Amino acid sequence: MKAGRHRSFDKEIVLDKAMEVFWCNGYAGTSLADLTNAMGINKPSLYSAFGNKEELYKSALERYVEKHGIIHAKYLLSEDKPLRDRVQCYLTSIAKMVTDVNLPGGCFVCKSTSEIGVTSIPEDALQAVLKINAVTKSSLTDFFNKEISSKNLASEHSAEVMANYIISLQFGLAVMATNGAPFSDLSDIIKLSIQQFSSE
Amino acid sequence: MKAGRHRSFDKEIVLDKAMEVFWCNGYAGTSLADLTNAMGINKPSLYSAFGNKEELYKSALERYVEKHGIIHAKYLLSEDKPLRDRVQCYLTSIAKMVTDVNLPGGCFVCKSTSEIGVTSIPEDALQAVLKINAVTKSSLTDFFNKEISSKNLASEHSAEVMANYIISLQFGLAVMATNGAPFSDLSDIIKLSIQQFSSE
DNA sequence: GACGATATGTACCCATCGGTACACATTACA
DNA sequence: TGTAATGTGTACCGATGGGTACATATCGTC
Repeated sequence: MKAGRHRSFDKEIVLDKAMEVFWCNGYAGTSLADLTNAMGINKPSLYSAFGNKEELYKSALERYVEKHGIIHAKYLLSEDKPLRDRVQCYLTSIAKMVTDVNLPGGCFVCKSTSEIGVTSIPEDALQAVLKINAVTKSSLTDFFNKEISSKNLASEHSAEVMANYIISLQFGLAVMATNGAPFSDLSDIIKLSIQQFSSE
Repeated sequence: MKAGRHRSFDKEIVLDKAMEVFWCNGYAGTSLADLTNAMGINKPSLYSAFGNKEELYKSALERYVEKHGIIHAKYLLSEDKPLRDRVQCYLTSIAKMVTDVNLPGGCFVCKSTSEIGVTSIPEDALQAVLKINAVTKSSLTDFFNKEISSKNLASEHSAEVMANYIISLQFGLAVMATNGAPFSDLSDIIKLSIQQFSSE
């Protein structure tokens, strides 16, 4: 145990609160008062635990990817199903998340991406968002390359194009959810979207 | 001519400047100083001409729809082409706009939609965004209903679902552009997206 | 040219912004 | 039981937020 007074809050729990606030309000729309209120701590505690607003934002983004981003990938990898079904399950999982009434609604990464170009946002925070999207794209590209190798996908379109297509679908679903579209709407959109994928 | 001193600026020109600033930075990320700098006028002039920040934002949204939103619809209506080609031209026109280097990048309405739920944004501004998206949806729904009646589109999916699909594609393309995707990427995505539409 | 009407520019209002100094509380360890 | 180390709470900092009062400048009209 370290010397000195112990932290009176759980760092992960209050980080989750900060994540929700940034998810709701974006970087520019979130004040330190919003954060400290939601997190239940004072500013000096916030600064000693998380650095500053920008560092906290980046930590919140990381936490979001871990908690609400990575979890969908498993649906792509269930090997007993045809590719189309797997993609449908993957997108449906995302659709459920972005319309979950227990969450802020929409996708934190998508909202953050929409804030790219906002001059008041620090450069490092923008780079963090770009990085997340780049990782998503390369992961999906790798995935589709493997599917092409396994003859699960006709290679008339490159894996990279397929990856871009899926990412833009994810963004589209997220913005639709932010606009108030219910899960059933997103589900219908997904059914239309996946017809490119041969059914077996 | 009205009595009193004349306005020393063109209201439409400075509104275009304001539109670009809001388009870049969003509502929360835009300050009055950003606006007056870009518009080249002082705050009292801004307030007397446009009301306040919120009213100016709503005016900028309207101007955007007129100037960069409505223009794409004509591609859907060129009667000498099959539906799939028309949809492709429609989406391609949007893709060109959201990647146009002479514009702020992405789509103002999409970015505004991403700001729905941000607590610092006035209610009226949110309603204006919701309204724009609702109008887009009903226009596209009407369009697809007519196409179904004209036997240009198999009615296995309802016109409303098709409209939602197109809107989510638009949003997806816009966010991809904001993330830095070039026009060629968007063009590839569009080619994949329109395969639902029978080619004649 | 005097007058009412409108626009402009400066200078200011209070609230909030992100961030911090500092006194105080709590801990592990000697 | 000191003491060094760490966390907490209050109270504050300068800068900036949206918005406006007011004096001045410019107009059409009589």
